[in-house]
Amino acid sequence: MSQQRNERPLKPSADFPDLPDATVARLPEYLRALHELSRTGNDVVSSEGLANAAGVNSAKLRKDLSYLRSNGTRGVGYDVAQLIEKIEHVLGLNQHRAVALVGVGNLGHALAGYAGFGTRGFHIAALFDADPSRVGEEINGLVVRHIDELAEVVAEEGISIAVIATPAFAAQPVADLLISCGVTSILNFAPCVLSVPDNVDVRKVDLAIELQILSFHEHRKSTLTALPGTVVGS
Amino acid sequence: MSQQRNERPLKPSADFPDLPDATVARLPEYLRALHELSRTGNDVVSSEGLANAAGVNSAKLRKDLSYLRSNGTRGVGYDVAQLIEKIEHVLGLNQHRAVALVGVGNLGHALAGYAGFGTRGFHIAALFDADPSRVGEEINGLVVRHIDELAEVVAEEGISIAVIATPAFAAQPVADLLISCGVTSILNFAPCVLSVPDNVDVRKVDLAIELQILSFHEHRKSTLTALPGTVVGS
DNA sequence: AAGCGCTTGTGAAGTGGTGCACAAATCGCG
DNA sequence: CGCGATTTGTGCACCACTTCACAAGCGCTT
Repeated sequence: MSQQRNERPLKPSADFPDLPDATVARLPEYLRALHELSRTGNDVVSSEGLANAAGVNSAKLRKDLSYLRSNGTRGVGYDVAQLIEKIEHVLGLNQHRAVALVGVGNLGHALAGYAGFGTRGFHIAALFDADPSRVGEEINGLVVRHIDELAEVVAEEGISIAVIATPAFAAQPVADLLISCGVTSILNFAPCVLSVPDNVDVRKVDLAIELQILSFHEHRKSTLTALPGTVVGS
Repeated sequence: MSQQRNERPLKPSADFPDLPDATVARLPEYLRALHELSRTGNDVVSSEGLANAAGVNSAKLRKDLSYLRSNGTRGVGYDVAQLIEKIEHVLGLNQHRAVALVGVGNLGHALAGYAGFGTRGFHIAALFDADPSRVGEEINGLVVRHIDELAEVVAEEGISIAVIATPAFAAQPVADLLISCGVTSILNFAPCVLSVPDNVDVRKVDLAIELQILSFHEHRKSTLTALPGTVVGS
């Protein structure tokens, strides 16, 4: 997953069996696939069918679902609506979660305008920037506020998840500020490592890194396919 | 990783020892950290120092570098410039790779304007969209072209990596088109699974999924911390 | 009511990655 | 020139996740 690890020495509870990280990372993909199946009129789906739609192996899917005390029917499959309900519950998506977005530059602008959030359990509740020239701008019905107002707004809106879309140099101070305001989950788009307390979860998305990983495979493919083809020189 | 897997039953070569996927995924982070160290005047760095800068364990770092036939000096550390050189070589970043971007909506717009690519081994070489009303628009010195011109441009510019930033419904046909034009690596921002031949690598970035994973941990934290605190009722 | 075909749920084996812990190597200094 | 401080490179044990393979369970049909 992408990528920064967190220790979780917490005990499982009845509601939240101790899911493997790898499983948690796949549940959202299952959820997306299920919504699509539901939209196209499927009431029931087999592990094979859902696995294909989600791009994974069916045994893996079944094992993942088994952690949720899954209730598929042998010989039949899984009830789509029921499974959606269950995964949304486990992911905590029942309440639409309010998210703060810090940094309304190029990328932040796009994220603020991204329609996909609302349909998938989130809404951007507030936009912040440190640059006074950007404060006051309205994006998608939301006004950009100065970062000094962050504490106030976060408390007001009950925000616990934030997205950092600032330049790298600003990311750590912004993270510190967010955490001091009670934010405990951060999605970081800035190309840098954040250091945070143990109780805060960070996920990182770095576009250049994704491309560089592809570049590796690309490079690899081109040198390898070149080799067996032609025998050069002595 | 995020996340779509590819089989690679290819043989290692002298130049490209068979790196574990996990290692490949970390090399770019090391590279970023190294550049920062270099910028701040460090000529040499210990595994401990670099590991901190990259947010990983030092043993893991050393093992990763050992796959590159690393040449650190015991008692001293690694030569920063030399290590940068080596990682860039392994990742195939020596030649600036040309990347095509398809879908100039909200997100595509932001990606096209993202300055970080150039400094990290890539340049966006062409923009495409299917919507005629967007064709001709100039973004960051590049003109948006109609997707019908894709084959031509890809051949011309020698493009092998593409970014898909279209709506979900368009992603699969666009991927098919790209692949038919010879593209062999795709970074997919559309929330859907792409099916591609074995020789094509796909990486997926889904913003909503990242948030949903955070939501899980958030949900988990809130229910767990609630439990031990107060003893309720009988 | 019994048999058949299908699909789930899961034990168990296999795979890949992590991190410890230490020997080997290098440098600087007396 | 030898010794101690330092840091790399790696064998090994461990852990998490994946995959296989199959028994158990369900519904349909006869």
